[in-house]
Amino acid sequence: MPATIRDVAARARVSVATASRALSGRRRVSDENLRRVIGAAAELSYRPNLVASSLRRQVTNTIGLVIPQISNPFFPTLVESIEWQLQSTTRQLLLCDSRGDPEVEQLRLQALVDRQVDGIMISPCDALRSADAVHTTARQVPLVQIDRRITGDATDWIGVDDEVGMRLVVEHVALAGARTAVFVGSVPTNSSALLRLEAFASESSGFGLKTSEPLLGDFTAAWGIEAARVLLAGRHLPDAVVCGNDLIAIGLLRQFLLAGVRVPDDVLVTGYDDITSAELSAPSLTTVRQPHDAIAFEALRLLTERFDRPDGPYQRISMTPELVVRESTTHIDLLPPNADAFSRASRQ
Amino acid sequence: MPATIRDVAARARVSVATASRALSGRRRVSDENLRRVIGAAAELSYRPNLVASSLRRQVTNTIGLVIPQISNPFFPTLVESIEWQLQSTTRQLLLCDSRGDPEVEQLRLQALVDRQVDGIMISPCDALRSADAVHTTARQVPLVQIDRRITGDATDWIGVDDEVGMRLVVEHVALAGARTAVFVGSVPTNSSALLRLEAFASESSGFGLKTSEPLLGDFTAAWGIEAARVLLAGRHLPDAVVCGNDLIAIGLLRQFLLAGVRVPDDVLVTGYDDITSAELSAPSLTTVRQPHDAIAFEALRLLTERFDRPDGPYQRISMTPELVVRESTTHIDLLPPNADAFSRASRQ
DNA sequence: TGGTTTATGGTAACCGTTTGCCACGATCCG
DNA sequence: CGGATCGTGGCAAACGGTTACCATAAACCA
Repeated sequence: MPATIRDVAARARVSVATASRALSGRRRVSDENLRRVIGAAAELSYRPNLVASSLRRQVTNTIGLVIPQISNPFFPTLVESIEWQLQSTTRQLLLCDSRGDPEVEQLRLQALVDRQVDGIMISPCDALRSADAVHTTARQVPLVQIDRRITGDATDWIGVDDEVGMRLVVEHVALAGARTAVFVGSVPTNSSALLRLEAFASESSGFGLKTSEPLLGDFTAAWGIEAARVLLAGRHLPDAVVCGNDLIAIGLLRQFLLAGVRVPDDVLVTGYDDITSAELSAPSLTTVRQPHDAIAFEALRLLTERFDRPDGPYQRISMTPELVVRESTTHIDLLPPNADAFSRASRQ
Repeated sequence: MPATIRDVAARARVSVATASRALSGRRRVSDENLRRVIGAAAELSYRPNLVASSLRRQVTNTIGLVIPQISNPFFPTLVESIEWQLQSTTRQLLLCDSRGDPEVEQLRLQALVDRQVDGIMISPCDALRSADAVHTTARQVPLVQIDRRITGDATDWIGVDDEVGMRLVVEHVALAGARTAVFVGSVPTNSSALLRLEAFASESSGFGLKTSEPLLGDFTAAWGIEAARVLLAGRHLPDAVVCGNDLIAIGLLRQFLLAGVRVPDDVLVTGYDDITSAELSAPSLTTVRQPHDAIAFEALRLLTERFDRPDGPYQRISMTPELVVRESTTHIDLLPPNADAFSRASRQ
């Protein structure tokens, strides 16, 4: 049986109160008693029971994180940043994957509240159908939305400014000479999908790009492949294909390559998120980088602020994303020397 | 203030014991009282405080998961499976990322024990340097190693049989006509790295492949790129490059493509794990598939068994992995028709 | 009919910490 | 020197459920 604080107190010949104070440092104890308690704790390999502590202090040092799908490569890097942020505050992460299902999401939120988590970070899977659960939860525990968000403005949010991101992309392909462009994205059930779709529409008209009907599926490479087939079946390709995220773009690139369509020579392709494999695709992918570390940092800051001021005004923080230009929108002669062989090969 | 069970009991005009029994179902109560308690709980929107329950019952319904790096794409799919398994048992997942550092790992294990998790799943980051912490932890709480494991045999383990996996790979490239092969893997500080390296050595001699000194770095695409440069700088390429995981292989493919080396015509390349992007690389990657779902299922089963029999004999379960043959080891003329354009392009 | 078993309700201890409150002695101050 | 202040220690009440144990009444049995 592990030692309890009573055992420590007994061995140190002090009361449990003194032992508790000595160990937690929440009130001074005499040097003599401090020494004895520390010593006793060490001798017994005492480890405080965090569940008991949580119950009494009404603080669990636990944060819940709800994301739509951990296997979407955008999220692992985000999770990594968040987890790292948290551990520096001795908090731990309860991870929930909603599988893109608002009902699962709701259950998970409830479970987190029941567990008395100190705060919740969520990337809601559906802009509308997640709304009720998010609101209900936010009323019970500090909550910050990350990246995706529900429509309406009733909670803190941290993410990137998709409008700016899309403007960077559209401006870039316009400057690269594109006159026509098509958007391949996800059906706008979540905020990322919606905002990027809308931003593409407004920005492309702003930069004088002709667009055709966007192709909307989901945020997967499989949909990118599918979309490429649709585009290839059409009369002629647009100058640029702007994708709603990197997975779609990568699927698309893959299918274009198989079909002999040359990127960027025949068509420019862009992604969004800058997941790890964006750099590794062939050709490498021009995309918009989301600053995970900064997002994680700010998310925790927002949450912490809300601990202190539960009823303070809601904040929305949009970070400015960064355009990462790679081969999928760059003329081959701009590539570094060791790319020569590649360019020859892929140009045939 | 949320309602407590006392509030429910008062409203239902029964004792807290009866309320508790009615709600938990751990002992029968009369129909009348059951009805009243359920009603009162509903009226008050009562939700039991799980922390209090955990303290009393000495069960937290929480499982800790420690992995080396969530941004290594092998792990998210595994985490997804595990999380899904757990939620069906109303348990939740505390996720810890050791960042490949045994000292961080040790701290995380301790933190999980302090939190009184019911069990721990871990993929230890270092075969040797993780050993002490894993052993110490396993003595305190049910623990199962997943995928990677420490040397020695003192805990349950579930993973794939790397020897079989590597045999499938080596056999496959040998049958595809390779006479020489080189292994590009990770410095064998963790068990996966070690077992695959050893298995490659023994299997390739078994199948009569000539091998040269393995190239060892880490399990990243960056190392794959680096390794490709090393290989390209050498006199001539081997017939096959067998990689320790998919990330390495993808980096390697990328660099080969840039350098004009044709895969599979000039050299065969294989990966290991079958991460999502293995299918999307160009060319798509022949690799060894790990059955995440089955691993997650068995991991939970092992843990559950150990709850019941804390001192039962240790089990090691090796699942047989599956070879997934794709373009990186397949002659072009075996590709489907729509790949024609691609093959022309990439062959120059 | 008396004794035993069964069903169900309540009381209060318990899980392991933390902390409000009081006590007591030492120090300080006018 | 008496009273206020400060520093430190301990008692015991929380935190919110769960459950061992006992009580009571009904059912059952010989």
